[in-house]
Amino acid sequence: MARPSRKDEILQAALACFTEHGVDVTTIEMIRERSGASTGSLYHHFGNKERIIAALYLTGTAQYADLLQRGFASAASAEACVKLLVTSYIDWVVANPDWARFILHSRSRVEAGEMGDALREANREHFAQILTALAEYRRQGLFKALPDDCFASVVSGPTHDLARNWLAGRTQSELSECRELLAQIAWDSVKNSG
Amino acid sequence: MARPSRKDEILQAALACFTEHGVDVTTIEMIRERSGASTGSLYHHFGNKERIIAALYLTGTAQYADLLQRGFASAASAEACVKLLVTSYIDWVVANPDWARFILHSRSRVEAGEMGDALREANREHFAQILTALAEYRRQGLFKALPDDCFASVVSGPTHDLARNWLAGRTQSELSECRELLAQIAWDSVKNSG
DNA sequence: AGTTATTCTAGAAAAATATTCTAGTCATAA
DNA sequence: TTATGACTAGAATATTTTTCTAGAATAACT
Repeated sequence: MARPSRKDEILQAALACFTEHGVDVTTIEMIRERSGASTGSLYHHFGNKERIIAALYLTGTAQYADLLQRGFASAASAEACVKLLVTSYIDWVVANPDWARFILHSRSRVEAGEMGDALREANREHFAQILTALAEYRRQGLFKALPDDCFASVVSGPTHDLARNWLAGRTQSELSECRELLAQIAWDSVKNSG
Repeated sequence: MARPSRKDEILQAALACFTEHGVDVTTIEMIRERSGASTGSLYHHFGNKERIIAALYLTGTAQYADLLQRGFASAASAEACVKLLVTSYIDWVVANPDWARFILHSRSRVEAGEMGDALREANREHFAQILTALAEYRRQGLFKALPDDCFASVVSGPTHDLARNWLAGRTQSELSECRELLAQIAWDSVKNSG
């Protein structure tokens, strides 16, 4: 394991600061001190605060997208695919709570900034891939007829919502203990039982 | 209709700026100019930027809580209550998209700030009231057995998720057209059909 | 009405924060 | 070895937030 580059040290320090104090409260000076870098180094690598945020965001989402991608490769039924959308999200959030918290809270900020288009494009693609993976099952009539948007929200909404609350320390339930339960509910909500 | 107070003018201007440019990009100077107030006036009323955000947030959520409260007063069955949680949320979001967008994106910020405790307390109470309203139905076994947290997320999660996407302009579906559909799915997901 | 207290407004001054700039250091390859 | 480009340092500058002092408007009281 090579010593992390200065660039990575800065990203790590930034994530730690964001987690500890919140994105808006964190100053460049705090990141600078924690990472041990100088102002010049920091701006050399990232240009401004917004781009540090964007870099972290895109790294995190790519990481999750990969995990999901790998899962899909071995999901062999409509039910397995739907449940995978729930379980892999929960697994990722539980394994990377800091990333997850940061990402959930920074999406709009990144979308509004200069990386907005890149992000939207990545999302669009990610979403399209999922729909493609499910397209054949849909054609076979295994799912209820729902608009794409609703389908996605019905499957993932409860999980996103609970994860958000769990990350904020607002829940009594342990997120990981709701894994199977939420997966089953997701499947029941969209499977065609007519 | 009395002329709005300076304080209200400032809040209005702030919300408009936040909607138009994003919370983080908006400067005090922008709010000052748009509201026509002076720096002194602004700080006299709110003390700092954080408290402007918190004031807007709390006003918005109180508004929605009221709407829901009034609805519950005339909801006469378990099904009506559950569906109400979906429909009144959608109604409010569609009627107040700027407030909704702002609130969805600022929760963590307010929670992290000095008004955090007040907000958590308000939320806790709001949540408790809903559970109380449903307690009798639960006792009668009309709902699936689920932890409180999961129940809330299963009912509201899809709606929150779709609303969030709709507000960000990411959906094809019109939120209002999914009203009945989502209400029905919410009910189906939690009703006890065993 | 006249006086006093309080709230509100103004805008300049100060403090905090973000960003730019100049001058380097360090590794690498011609 | 020296020329090049990536990287780092930290002072200087620009922007933004916040504080402060003083005066205007409003209300409460006599």
